[in-house]
Amino acid sequence: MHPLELMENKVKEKMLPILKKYGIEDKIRIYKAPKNFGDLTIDLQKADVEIDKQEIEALSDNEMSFKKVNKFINVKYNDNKLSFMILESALDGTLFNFSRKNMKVLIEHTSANPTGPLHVGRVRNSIIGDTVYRIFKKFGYDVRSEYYVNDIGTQVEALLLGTELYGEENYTESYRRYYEEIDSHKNEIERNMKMAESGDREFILKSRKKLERFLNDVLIDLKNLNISFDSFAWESDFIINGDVKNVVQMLSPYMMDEGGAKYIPVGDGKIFLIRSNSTSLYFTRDVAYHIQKSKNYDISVDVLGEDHKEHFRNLMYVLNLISIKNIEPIFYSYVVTKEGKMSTRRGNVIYVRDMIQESVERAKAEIIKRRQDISDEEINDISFKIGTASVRFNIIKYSPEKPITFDWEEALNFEGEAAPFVMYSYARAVSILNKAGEIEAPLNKNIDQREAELLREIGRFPEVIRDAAEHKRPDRVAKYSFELASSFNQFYRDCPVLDDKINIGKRVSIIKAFISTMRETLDLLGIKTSDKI
RNA sequence: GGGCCCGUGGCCUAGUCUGGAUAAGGCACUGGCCUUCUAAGCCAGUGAUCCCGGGUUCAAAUCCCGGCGGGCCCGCCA
Repeated sequence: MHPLELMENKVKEKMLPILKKYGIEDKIRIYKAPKNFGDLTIDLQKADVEIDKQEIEALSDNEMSFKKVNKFINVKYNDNKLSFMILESALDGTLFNFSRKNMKVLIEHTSANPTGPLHVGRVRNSIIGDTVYRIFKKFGYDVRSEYYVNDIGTQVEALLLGTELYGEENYTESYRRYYEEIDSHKNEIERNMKMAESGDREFILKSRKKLERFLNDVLIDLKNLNISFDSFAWESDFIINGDVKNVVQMLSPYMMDEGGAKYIPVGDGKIFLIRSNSTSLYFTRDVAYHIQKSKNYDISVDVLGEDHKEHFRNLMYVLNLISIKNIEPIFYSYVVTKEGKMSTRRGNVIYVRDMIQESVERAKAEIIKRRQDISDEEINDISFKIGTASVRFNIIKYSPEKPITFDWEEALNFEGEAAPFVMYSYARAVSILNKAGEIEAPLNKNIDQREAELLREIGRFPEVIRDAAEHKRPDRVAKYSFELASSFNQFYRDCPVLDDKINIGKRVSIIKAFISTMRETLDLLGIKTSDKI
C-alpha cells in the first residue's frame, strides 16, 4: 500500500470506534485538508452530535496528531515518519507500482481520415488518447491502443479517385478539388463503393496500399510527439470478414424500410444502416467494429470529438439492443482559432508539423541565448524535446471538455504552467546529482519543513494516477507535474544540498526520489526528459 | 426550433461528479532576489458581483429550475 493511503487507513481505523459509539459512521466525510489545516480533514458538520474534544485529541500518537476545531477534526501526520516512508517507497520504486487489474482495455484514438496531415484541432484527440493509454498502463490495466482506419465510404473513394485524377503529390488538394465537384463524379464513386462493399479483395488492398502512404503523413507527426499505436483496424475488414452482414442480420428485427434503405427508429429520428443502393454506412461498420471490441476487451474507450456525441449516443443505443455496454467515451472539445473552427477552406488550419517546427525553433532560440557551453548536437536534441513536449503539454493541461481557442503566444509560452518549467526542475535536480557523485553520507533523520513538503508532493503520485485513470482526466497528471516541479523549485531555494555537510546524504536521497517521480510523471505525459536545459 | 458542452480577477485555467473552513494556480502588471547546486527559477504585491435571476439547504462556484452569451450536433457523410 502506498504511504498516504496507508496513513489514511490508519486514521479511519483509529476513528472507527468513536464514530461507531456516536453512530455517525456514514455521516462524516473525509477529505484532504485545505491548506494550513494539516493532512486530512474529518468533516463532522453533518453529524448532529457533540463529540468530546479530549476523546478525539487523545488519539494522537507519534505518527499523527488529531485536533478538533469546531466541526472539523484535522489530522496532521508526523513529518519525519511520513517523509521517510515516502522517501523509501520512491527510492525502491514501490510508490510507482500499482496492482495488476486483470482488465483488458482498448483505447481507440485519432482515427482521422488520412485526407491530409494532422491539424491542431484534431491532434488533441491523439494527445488525450495516448496520455490516457499511458496512465491506464501505469495504473495496471492490460491496455492496447488502436487506430481505426477509414478505408471505405464516400470520402475515401473521393480521396482515391481524386488523387487518380489530379495526382498524389498534393493529395489533400486533389481530394478537395474532387470533393467540390462531387456531383459530377457520383457514378464512379458509387461504382467503387459497391466494389468495396462486395468485399472485392483486390480492390480493397489496392486502396489500402495507397491510403497507407497518406496515413504515414499522420503517423510521422504523431511519432514526433512520441505517439504510436499497438494496432490498426481497417474499416473494410468488417466487410471482408462478413461482420457487417451479420450485424445487419442481427439487427434486422429492429429495422424499418424506407425505399429500400434500412433504419432503426430512435426517438423521432432514424439511424440508417443500409442505403437504398444496398451499401452499408459508417455507422453500420462502426457497430461491427464495436461488437468486435466488446468481445475482445473488458472495456473499450473511444476518444471522440464533441461532434461525435450524437453518433456515440446512437451507437450505444443500437449496441444496447444486443446487450453490449462495455464501451466508454472520452469527449473533448475542439481546438478552434479566433476565426472559428479550423477549416482548410477558411485558411485557418494550423498543422501539427508547423506547430512543432515553430515550437522547436523557439526552444532552440531560447537555449542558444542561455547556454554557450553545449554542442550543436545537444542543442538540437534539447530543443526538439522541449518543443514537442510543449505541444503536448499545452494541449493536455486543459480538461478535455474545455474548449481551447488557439493562440500562438499562449501555446508557445515557455513560462509558468508549461513543459519547460517542469523539465527545467528535472534538469536542475539531475545537475545536482551529477555534481554530488557517489557520496556516502549518513541520512540525517530530521526532516525539515520544506523537505517534508516536497516529499508529501512526491507521495501524492499514486492518488493522482488513480484519480486520473478512474475519471479519465489526463489533465490532472499535467497539473500534478507542475505542482511537483513547483514544490521542487522551493526546495531548491531553501535547501542547499552540496554545501550542507549535515544534510547532504538525506538531500541527495530526496533529489533521487524527486527525479524518479518526475520521470514517471513525465513519461505518463509522453514527455522525454533532458538532463540539461 | 430541439439536444449536448462551456461560462470562475484584464487574459487562460483548477475546483463542480461527492455542497462545508480564508475560492487555488498560471499569464500580464508592480517591486525585490544571480561572487553560493541551472534566474525557462524564487519571494512579495495589485487584482474575483465564481454569467444573471430564482429555488433547495444550517451551508451553494458546486445541487434543481428559468434566462443570457459562446461552441458543437440535428445527412441514405465520416
